[in-house]
Amino acid sequence: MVKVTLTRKVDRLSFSNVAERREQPPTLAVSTVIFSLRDNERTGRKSLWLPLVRRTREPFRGQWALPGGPLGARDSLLDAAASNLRDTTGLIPRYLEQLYAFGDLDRSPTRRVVSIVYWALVREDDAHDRATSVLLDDPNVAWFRADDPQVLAEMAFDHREIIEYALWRLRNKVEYGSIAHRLLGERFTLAQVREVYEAVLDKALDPANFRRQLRTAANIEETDEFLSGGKHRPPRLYRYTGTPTHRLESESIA
Amino acid sequence: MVKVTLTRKVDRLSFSNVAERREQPPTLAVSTVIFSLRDNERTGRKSLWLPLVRRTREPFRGQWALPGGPLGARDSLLDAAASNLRDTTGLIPRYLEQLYAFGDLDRSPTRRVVSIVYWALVREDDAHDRATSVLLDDPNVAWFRADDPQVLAEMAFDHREIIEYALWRLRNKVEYGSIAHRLLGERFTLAQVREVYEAVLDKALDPANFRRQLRTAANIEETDEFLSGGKHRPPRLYRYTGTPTHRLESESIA
DNA sequence: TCACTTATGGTCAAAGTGACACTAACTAGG
DNA sequence: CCTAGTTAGTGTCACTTTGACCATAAGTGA
Repeated sequence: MVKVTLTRKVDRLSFSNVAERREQPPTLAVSTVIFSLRDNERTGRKSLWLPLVRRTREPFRGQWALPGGPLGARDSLLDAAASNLRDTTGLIPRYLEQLYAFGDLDRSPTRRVVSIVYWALVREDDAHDRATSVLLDDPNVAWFRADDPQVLAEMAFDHREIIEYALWRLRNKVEYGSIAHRLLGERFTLAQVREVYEAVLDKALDPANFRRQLRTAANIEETDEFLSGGKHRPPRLYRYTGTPTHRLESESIA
Repeated sequence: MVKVTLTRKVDRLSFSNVAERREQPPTLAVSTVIFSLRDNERTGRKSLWLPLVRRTREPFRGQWALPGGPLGARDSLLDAAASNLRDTTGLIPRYLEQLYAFGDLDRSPTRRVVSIVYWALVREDDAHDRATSVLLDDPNVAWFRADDPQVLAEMAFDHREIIEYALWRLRNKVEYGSIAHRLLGERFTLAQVREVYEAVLDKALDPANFRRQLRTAANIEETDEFLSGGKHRPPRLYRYTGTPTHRLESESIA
């Protein structure tokens, strides 16, 4: 049982004290953690990046936050996440899954907000193509390394914990799952899949052994095509053929 | 892009049509799927049971539903789930984890409700001891087999899907996790742990092999005590020593 | 004491895993 | 055209894990 005894002055809705505003019904918001893959010149390996938006209003004005907004009365949770994402970042992810609902009393200093957080995976080229125009124009949207301690330390609200939880979930999921192809294109090389795993698990994997495992376990089939253009033997392209493990675990966008 | 144009006054008790009520802000509710272990005379094996409450009001009056209720402005999500559970079923679970937020537009025929659903595991003896008095007095609370198609088919709202999703999550979690000891007491025999796995996975497991795996992998240590009273060699009692994998994945009740 | 039941400890073959050597096929630069 | 460099892809080997199953231990009740 939570007993809060605060005596502060007025927030933006002008309640006379915290106890009073706490009687208001909680507000529902939807936010999204979006991951994409990018080169990391520091480690040489690819790593996970995510877009953040700068807050233009109090509280936390000027600080970085997850893209999100209130839940429209006519939107399903998924629709709300998707449309908000499109509006704020220009991104249209092909994969959007519910992460968690955060509802602690003190998440926001001004109001009681319950945030239903989704997480998304976008392909590297999508992130570039579609989001570039938005990004160039808008200094309030930017991409950051998902594990950048500097950025995490300065997040608005409890968004730091949210991101860390999303990373934890991602790591747990990639081990038994089919995350990779959602960060890649329709066709991909096994080396690209390996790069995804390496980025998420943050460690190098043996190419030969990794290939063996993928061929037995994962829902991947080879195509007749090869990727040329490298300075070396052209790798074969593969295609994903799997089915989602559970409906709710892989909602797709129309 | 969602353009909501509100030009109405607010009266939540009398909407003239569906489109109109959809403009109201969504209501937040919290429900819980509670699992416990019980003997199943049909299969001889133990199986999962869960308590349901009969609805006393429309919609779905008379049908069975998950215990739940609106989110109080002063309760965290977890508190709301726990206290509602106590009030409606008399149960105080030692384990409560968030399952999913269900927010489709047509979940309830009357209002737009977003339900944040938790799932709980209670020990067999707790379920008996604490809930017995409530159960005996109240014909509107009863336990059912978690996979009883009869009951599932007649659930109120979308609670059937919720239960099936909870079962799916449970099965996925038990494989790599420490679910068993939460359904059992402080000390337990390896056979009891095996019964939990058998109930969740719904298949028989080799006792010898199961023992070998538990001893290497799981966070279980043996005690000096044995359980006597059976018609056979008394099994050694064990104790759980593990730590939760992630805070949000195993919230404990105060 | 014996028959019965579950506990608990082995064995063995099959399958899976990690380390690593080796060959294949392309590009770049002479 | 030839060679060095790079990644693709195959094969091997020791070791670990897993599933099936047998054997013994230690209680109970008759």
